[in-house]
Amino acid sequence: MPEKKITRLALVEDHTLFRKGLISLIEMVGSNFEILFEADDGHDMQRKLKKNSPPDIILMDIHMPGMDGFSSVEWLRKHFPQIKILVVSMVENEESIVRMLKLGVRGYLSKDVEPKELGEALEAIMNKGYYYTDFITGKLVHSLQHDEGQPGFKKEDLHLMSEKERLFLELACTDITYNEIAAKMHLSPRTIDGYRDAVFDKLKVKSRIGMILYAVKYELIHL
Amino acid sequence: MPEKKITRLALVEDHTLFRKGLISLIEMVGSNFEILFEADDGHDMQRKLKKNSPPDIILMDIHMPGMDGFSSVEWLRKHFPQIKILVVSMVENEESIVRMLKLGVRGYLSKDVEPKELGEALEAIMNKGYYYTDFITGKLVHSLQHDEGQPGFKKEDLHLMSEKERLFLELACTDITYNEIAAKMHLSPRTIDGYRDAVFDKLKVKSRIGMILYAVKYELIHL
DNA sequence: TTTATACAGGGTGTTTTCACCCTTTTTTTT
DNA sequence: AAAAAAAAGGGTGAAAACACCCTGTATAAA
Repeated sequence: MPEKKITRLALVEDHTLFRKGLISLIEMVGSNFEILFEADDGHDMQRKLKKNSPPDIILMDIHMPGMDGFSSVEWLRKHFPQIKILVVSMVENEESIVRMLKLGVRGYLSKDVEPKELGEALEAIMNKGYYYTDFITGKLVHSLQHDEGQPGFKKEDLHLMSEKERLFLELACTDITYNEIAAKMHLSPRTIDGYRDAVFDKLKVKSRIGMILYAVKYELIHL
Repeated sequence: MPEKKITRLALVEDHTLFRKGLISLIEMVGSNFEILFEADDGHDMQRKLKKNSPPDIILMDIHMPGMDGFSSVEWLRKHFPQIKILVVSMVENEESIVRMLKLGVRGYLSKDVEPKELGEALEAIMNKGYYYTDFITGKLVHSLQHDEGQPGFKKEDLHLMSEKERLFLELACTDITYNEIAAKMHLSPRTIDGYRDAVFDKLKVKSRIGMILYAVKYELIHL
């Protein structure tokens, strides 16, 4: 095979140093890759997708200021379903992995893999269409086995929270009382009481402590 | 100047992909650098320092499993004071920066700087002995201005917490009541009450919420 | 046009948290 | 050996958190 088809890549990752490092590594592991563009977050990606022809693969981070990895993948699946997505993140909790897989990503790499594996993942995604390690498969199987009751909840629940509830949650993750939250939101303490009950219910927690721990764990709020 | 003196580097950073990317970037920005060794955390660094001649500069991450950046820098200042340390971390809170500066690091880079700045920082540290950006200086000045009372506290206070208090803190960062904590620790709720008051005092917080947020922020506990 | 759902508010009572007050015993320091 | 500090425990009362109950009004969907 004399001709070499070029795989066109894009990176969505907020940390410049890591992003540039990734690019440098990609250039090292193979010459058949071309970086179309880089983006800081989902919104930046949306802008840059318009100006360029779509890439074959997007390397996607999860935790980003602005539009995060989940929203970005969701948007991509809707508007550019042909783009294959490889998640590269240090987030390793089961919920995030499973959620990303459900959204249709083609692979999930931890930030502490060897550069070689990055190359292998990219090659596999171009040839086979996916790259799923045993680690990922294991998480998925475990999740299926422990899928108590209705499927598809956990962090998805966050999306069916209203703006007010989201704001309440943010303020609740602060060292102030509910009364002070009520004052800040220009609402009655009773209304806040209702928000609390609603969020408790949606997040399946039973105390403010539990709510905060949940929010921190799943990065619903940024400290 | 025909001869080029080689600056010998070492990296202490747990994420392989980021570490390798950094190395790749360093090789790009200048040819007068040599990577002596890489380490996953502080303990790994200690082992590898024995087997090698000491490097000129160590690039140090903060958040690492095992021995973290603070302990590593502390140890280095004691045993290898001639090694210059450049912190490369995404931790950007004032307390961490100031604490690192107090420990005597020569520079502090955020993970979202341009690769060029990494090269400039390394050059500056070799020539001038330090690389302090306006951002860092700003944080430092702000910290000095808001240094209420005695200097040298914040996370240091954690070290003067007893084992029992530490265990209490860990359990308090869980969705259980103080009474349940008392039961788990085989102590009276009153004793737990005392622990709470002591920890509140040491961490300078006034509620369980504040305590948890503090513990999460400064990674006193692991979720 | 019902039906539903999100939003805002109110009442009541229990449990938990928190801030003070205190004693006793053990360990550590001087 | 005396003094100080740490560890364990106790009591009270106020404030906050929590769990239920309830009434309206918009607005959106059937």
